[in-house]
Amino acid sequence: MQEQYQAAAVESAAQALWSERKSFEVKEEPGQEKYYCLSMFPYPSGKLHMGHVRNYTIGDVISRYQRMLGKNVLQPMGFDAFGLPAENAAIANNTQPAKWTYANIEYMKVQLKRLGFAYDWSRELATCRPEYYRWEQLLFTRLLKKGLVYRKNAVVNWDPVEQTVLANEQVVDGRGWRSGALVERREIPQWFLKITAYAQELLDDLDQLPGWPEAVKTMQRNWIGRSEGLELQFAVEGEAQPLTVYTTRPDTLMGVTYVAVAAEHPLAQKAAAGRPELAEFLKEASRSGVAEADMETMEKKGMPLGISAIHPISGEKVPVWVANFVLMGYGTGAVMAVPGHDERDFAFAQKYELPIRQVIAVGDAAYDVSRWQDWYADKTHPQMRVVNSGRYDGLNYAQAFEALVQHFEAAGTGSRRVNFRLRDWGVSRQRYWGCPIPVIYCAKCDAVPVPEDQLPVRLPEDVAFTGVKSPIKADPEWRKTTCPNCGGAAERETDTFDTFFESSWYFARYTSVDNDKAMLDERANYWLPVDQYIGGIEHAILHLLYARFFHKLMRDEGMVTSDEPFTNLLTQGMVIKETYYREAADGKKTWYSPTDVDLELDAKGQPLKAICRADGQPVVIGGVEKMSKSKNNGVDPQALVDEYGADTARLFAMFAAPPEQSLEWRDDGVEGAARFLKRVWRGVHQHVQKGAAPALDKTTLNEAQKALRRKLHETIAKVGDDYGRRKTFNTAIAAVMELMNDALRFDDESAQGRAVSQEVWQGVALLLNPVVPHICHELWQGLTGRDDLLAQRWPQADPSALVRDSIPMVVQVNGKLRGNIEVPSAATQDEIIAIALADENVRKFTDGQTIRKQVVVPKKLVNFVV
RNA sequence: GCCCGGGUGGCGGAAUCGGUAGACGCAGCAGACUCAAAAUCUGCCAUGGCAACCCCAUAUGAGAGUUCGAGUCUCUCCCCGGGCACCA
Repeated sequence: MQEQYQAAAVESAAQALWSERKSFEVKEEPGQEKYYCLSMFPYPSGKLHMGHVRNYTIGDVISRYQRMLGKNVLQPMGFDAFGLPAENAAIANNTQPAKWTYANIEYMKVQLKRLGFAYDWSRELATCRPEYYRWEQLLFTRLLKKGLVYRKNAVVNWDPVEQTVLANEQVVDGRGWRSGALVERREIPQWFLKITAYAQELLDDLDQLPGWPEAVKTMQRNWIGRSEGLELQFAVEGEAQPLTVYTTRPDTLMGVTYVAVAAEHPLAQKAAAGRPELAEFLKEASRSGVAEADMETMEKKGMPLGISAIHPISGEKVPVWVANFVLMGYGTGAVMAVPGHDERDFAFAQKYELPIRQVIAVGDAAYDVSRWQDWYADKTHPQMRVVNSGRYDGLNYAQAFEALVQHFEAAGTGSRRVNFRLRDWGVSRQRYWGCPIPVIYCAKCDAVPVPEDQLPVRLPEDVAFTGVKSPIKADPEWRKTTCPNCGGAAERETDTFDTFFESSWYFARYTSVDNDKAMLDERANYWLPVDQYIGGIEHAILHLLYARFFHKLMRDEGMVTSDEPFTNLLTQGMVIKETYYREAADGKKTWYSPTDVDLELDAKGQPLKAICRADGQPVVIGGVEKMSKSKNNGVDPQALVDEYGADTARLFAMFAAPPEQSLEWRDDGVEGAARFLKRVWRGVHQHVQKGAAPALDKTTLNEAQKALRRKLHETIAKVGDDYGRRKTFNTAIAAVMELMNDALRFDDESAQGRAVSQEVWQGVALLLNPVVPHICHELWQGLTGRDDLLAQRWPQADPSALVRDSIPMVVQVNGKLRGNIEVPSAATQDEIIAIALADENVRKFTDGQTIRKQVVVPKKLVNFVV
């Protein structure tokens, strides 16, 4: 063992050994408990960023810990390789998306290996390879035949200058990012996956996921957005067809004073004929409805259509309006408006002076037509009752709901209905760098799925890429084919899949990655579901919902037997860092990298001033924000690894904050992590220098030796709990630091002192192994002469080491701390009280007082109430 | 607006089931080693009172409550972060 800790040498030696022994390649072991640990795979953007380092270190710590528990651990890695950035980079660098992507994958793989993650690289996959995407093409064609895929028109952003479809992020302030032309909205046919068919199951099964953060489940529930209501018909004067509306508040039906339809609703379109001002309004409303969805709180606008609907119960005439807040895509595109008890309808009615009618009451609270009050919409209040509604008067929400549902179902003009906010998933993208949608269009046979024996439909990689038009759209030859049905001339679909498609099932493919006959095989059911999934919270809704959906699709295709893909989910926090900037006269900010800024500190270490090193002038100290290119506050992991080594980077990423919180990256914190590893190294080195330690004899230990052993075994128990149950790696590391501080202070050259030291340092190597595996490998070798740390099991806390002769307790008087005492472990309650009362400081507060109550919490404290 | 998180020293954070608030680390201060610096080691380090130790008081965003005892539970309010945002 070297005297000095040389991270680079230690790490390359350990990695070479792991690689040579294929230490992390695993296969199915039917008798052994499996553990599948998965980190979200990266997009190959060029190089790793700190978020990756954090994400993958968390996964690696969990994997290595589970392995030490004796489980058969699978930890794979791959690349989410299709996507728009490759197209942009190809244009910028005058290359091809495929070339750029493959080069990035190679570089990032080197980086991942340098960090020492225990991946089974034999299972590596990249989603842009036909061996991968052919299977999702196959699944798609099967779903098409099953009726879970359909085609309908949907709106896209159209750049009239470049004659191409733009992705949302390519539209800047309503203009094409390159042409600067005003973007138009076009309706074109696109493919949809019927995720709504699984809406109820996707909602219900969230209850089967106790290992998911509550926040993520709540977000998914809100996204799915289930509501129960009544769909009912209003007859319309002069129209043969009744108008169907959906409401979740049938109890307020008698309060309807108008109905409102979406601009795209046929009734509105029909009424606009010959009325230019109405037609103009409809155009305006449907445009802003989607394009400027992000414009905050759009003004509520509407126009009367000049026709009346008949209230289905009172027979009263109510006007039909078109309103810009009614969405064609939800419910029936028409609503019954109850301004008395819906805040939005209330505002609309006030604006257009429509009647407002009270039909529910809460106790004897006074209803005021001029001002909205929260109880107007409160359906759950215990005193809520229906009023002014004829025979429904006096009912509460649930009773009125049932009564009206029954009325309409009996009359045949309405029915109970469940609606979801969740929309079907539009998977067509008019981009090149994606998986071709396996469909052939034939003039006679319409859209025909590509037959299974003709898959995959390969995306050509060696193409001229200008960015204006997708190469497969530009090339008429690629498109040409024959119809699998009739054999006539036909054309291929040139759209590609949304890249969420690939990431929705990669977790399953890792289990069967070498199978070229099937998407998945029986190995999938050995490994799945994933025991622990780790990734960013930004994927809480879409990626995780689509992956859950795909898992159910694969289940219904007979490929997997489980219902859910991820048993436990850990969402790691952002990596953040301080920012520095200067503001120009026009308000434009220039951001300075923290590496180019020097800080002046006051006596307490508070920053006073920040100076840009280049010009010696001050810069403004900004907030601590997520690392990003735009804020220029990123730290390159590669530079960090080059300077300190992988173990230091891993240690700091795990120590600075618990995994779910944001982590502030500080260079001096990294120094601290490096310092800790050096101290561990030195401690072990000095111990090893003295030669082999004798065997431990537990029966002859003195107090100091017993105390250090107790600390070791307490730490073993705590660290195991922190890694396994709590996943608080920061506190696990802090506990080992405490143990090491004790070990360095323990100065005992006796035979048994040496034996205890040996046990402690071996323990430190085992406990730190999941976090800093390279240095631990070397320490283990130094301590034991063996290179088999990876084969070691997690140590067991020795109960005999935890036994104490006496226990420290605290004494409180009236809940305030007044003394510390040591009591024999066998002491009775009365003896403990006697010792406590004898304490000098305690007596200052009890003498001359009457003790009214004594509380004794075993092994913790005594409290006297005087 | 609605739904989730969160607010603890100069800083990151700890306190796991209601039981010693501030573990561990960073920064800072003092000392040792050194010609010197770096590195390393030792000590101090919430605020106020005391020369100092002991000790005392105060302190977990603010205010109230429950309790022998509250950072932790309940209520009201303030602030910060995130998500959804016309879903009838």
